[in-house]
Amino acid sequence: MSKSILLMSNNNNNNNNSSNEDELFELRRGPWTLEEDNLLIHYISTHGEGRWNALAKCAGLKRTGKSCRLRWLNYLKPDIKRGNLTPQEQLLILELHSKWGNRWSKIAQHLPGRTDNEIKNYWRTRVQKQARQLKVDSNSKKFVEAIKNLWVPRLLEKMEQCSSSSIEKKQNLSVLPNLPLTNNQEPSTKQNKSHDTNNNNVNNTTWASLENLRINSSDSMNVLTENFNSIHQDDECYHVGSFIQQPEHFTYQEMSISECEVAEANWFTDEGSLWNMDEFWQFKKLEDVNI
DNA sequence: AATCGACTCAACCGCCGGCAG
DNA sequence: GCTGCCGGCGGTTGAGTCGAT
Repeated sequence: MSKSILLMSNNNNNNNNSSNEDELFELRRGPWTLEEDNLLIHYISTHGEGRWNALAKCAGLKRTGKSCRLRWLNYLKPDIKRGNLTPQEQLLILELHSKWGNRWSKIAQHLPGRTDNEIKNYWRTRVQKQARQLKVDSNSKKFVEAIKNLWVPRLLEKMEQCSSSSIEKKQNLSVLPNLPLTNNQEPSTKQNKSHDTNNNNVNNTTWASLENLRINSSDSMNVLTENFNSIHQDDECYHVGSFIQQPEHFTYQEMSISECEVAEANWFTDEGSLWNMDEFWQFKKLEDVNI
């Protein structure tokens, strides 16, 4: 099924009688075969990666260097992680994308084993799909805020569910978590955060105060779980809090998701939306009021 | 069983910056 | 400074898959 193309050498000398094999070279395109994969793996295992054009020739692959590089980095490299993105990884992608935009390779550096291609595909197929369904531009502020206030809490909750399966459900989960301070924050600001459930000034909301935190691949998950707010549950609702960074201090914002909403929404399954339309429009209304 | 549309993701393309000659 | 090559990046495509009808 894979196709190939014939490329003419740039040296198009009609008087040259040397064999056409020297003038024409076949360059394969399309899906890689097992044999090609083996060639590439074997060559890299003995010679290392890099110098991709030379590598392609020396390995006997009728592929461009670019193609070899892509195949190796996105598929064959031993530490590539397979399978669905975990809630933690999704959360990290949302967070990092809010900071860096479509800098996929940069984002991928913070997700060990995940490739920029995979993250890019995730964004296009999952995140942008949500925006399309909501008829909102995925780059719009509205959508970004919707992600922060609807999607992220759900991922957080999923993470909590996964990590605390052995913990009693009703346990209060770090209502006011330790918030690592950045260099330019006064210790007292940590205590200034008020538990203001009515503060919906999302314009000031940051991604759970992560903006000033250094994140590296080894501790980014911890940073997220430590700083991304809090989740606790009373009889009726899940309360999802987040810290709001204002010029001088942090305040604390909390929104509630009713248990039935959580139960009803299949927000973490691949087949469903991550939030339902009602929630989005409620959120949108709330936002409009506060603008 | 056949068809169709939606979705996924591997692979390609074009552009850009760095670097050597 | 100019040119060509190469590697890296982000955007896009399209074959394959899956579920609904």
